[in-house]
Amino acid sequence: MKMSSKARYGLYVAVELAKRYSECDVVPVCVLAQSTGVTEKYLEQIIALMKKENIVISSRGASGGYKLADNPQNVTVGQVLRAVEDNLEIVDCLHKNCSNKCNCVSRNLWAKLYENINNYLDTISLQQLSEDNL
Amino acid sequence: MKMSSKARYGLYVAVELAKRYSECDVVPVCVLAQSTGVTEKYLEQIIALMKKENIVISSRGASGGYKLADNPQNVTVGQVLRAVEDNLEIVDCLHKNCSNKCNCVSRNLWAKLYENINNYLDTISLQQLSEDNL
DNA sequence: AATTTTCCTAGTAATTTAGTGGGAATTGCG
DNA sequence: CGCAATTCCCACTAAATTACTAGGAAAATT
Repeated sequence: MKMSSKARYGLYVAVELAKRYSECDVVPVCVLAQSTGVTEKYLEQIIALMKKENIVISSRGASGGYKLADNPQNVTVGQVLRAVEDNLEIVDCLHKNCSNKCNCVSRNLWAKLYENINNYLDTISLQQLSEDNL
Repeated sequence: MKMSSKARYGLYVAVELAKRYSECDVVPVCVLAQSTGVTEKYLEQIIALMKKENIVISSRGASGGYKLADNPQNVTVGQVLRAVEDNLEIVDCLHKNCSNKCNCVSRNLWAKLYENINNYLDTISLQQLSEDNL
């Protein structure tokens, strides 16, 4: 049960954007690539996932780039991870159709665990994380 | 971040063994295979992982089989999952050497998340789970 | 017009997971 | 004793997933 690289990198980027939120201008992906050590192309894809969930906004063209859509205090780690980790969900049967959905004792466990994880992740804002204040 | 099939099957088996704990005799893998729907060969491997962690005991030879090493009340779901899910650990850098171990803001987060997950899983005994009493 | 950037989509290499298979060692039972 | 049932051990493979790489169109600034 590993976090994907998308999750790790995504969080990295989110923290970076959180730190730069007070700056007015958007941050181009090449800068983010440099500070995170991930290739631009891969980061583009990861950031696209965050954009789809309205966590970041973008502006195109020369001197374009990305920016958090909201104050770092208002964005949770959970939001970021759910956006980039396609399936943060612990087991398939939680969202897909599971053959023995009803009589599987484990199902309940996985559901609660999932809830537990998300509850925790949603208590932490990017602000807190970037200040290493957990 | 998915649970592996080993985790799912392992928990299945553990619950099955929990239900049969009051029976005096050990349960052969062929029976477990039937009630879980997993092949004997694969289950053998999974159960071996639990045995290594002293969660189950075995007796070999004809009319041999497996049995929980302790009362289902005393075995937690966390113990089982940590045994079969080779790496329940959320990210590699928690147990392997991580190049930037010290200045990675995320590391702390992963560690706490991991702690959180385990704390939760350790509150649930096989007894509870088998009675669907979460 | 040239340059810089996001955006979109397809492909591929590497890694991991999930499972198969063979057979040796052990033990109970007739 | 000999046979059958079982755990135990190890090697291999197929399938799926992940982690990228790559090319280029679209948009906006300068």
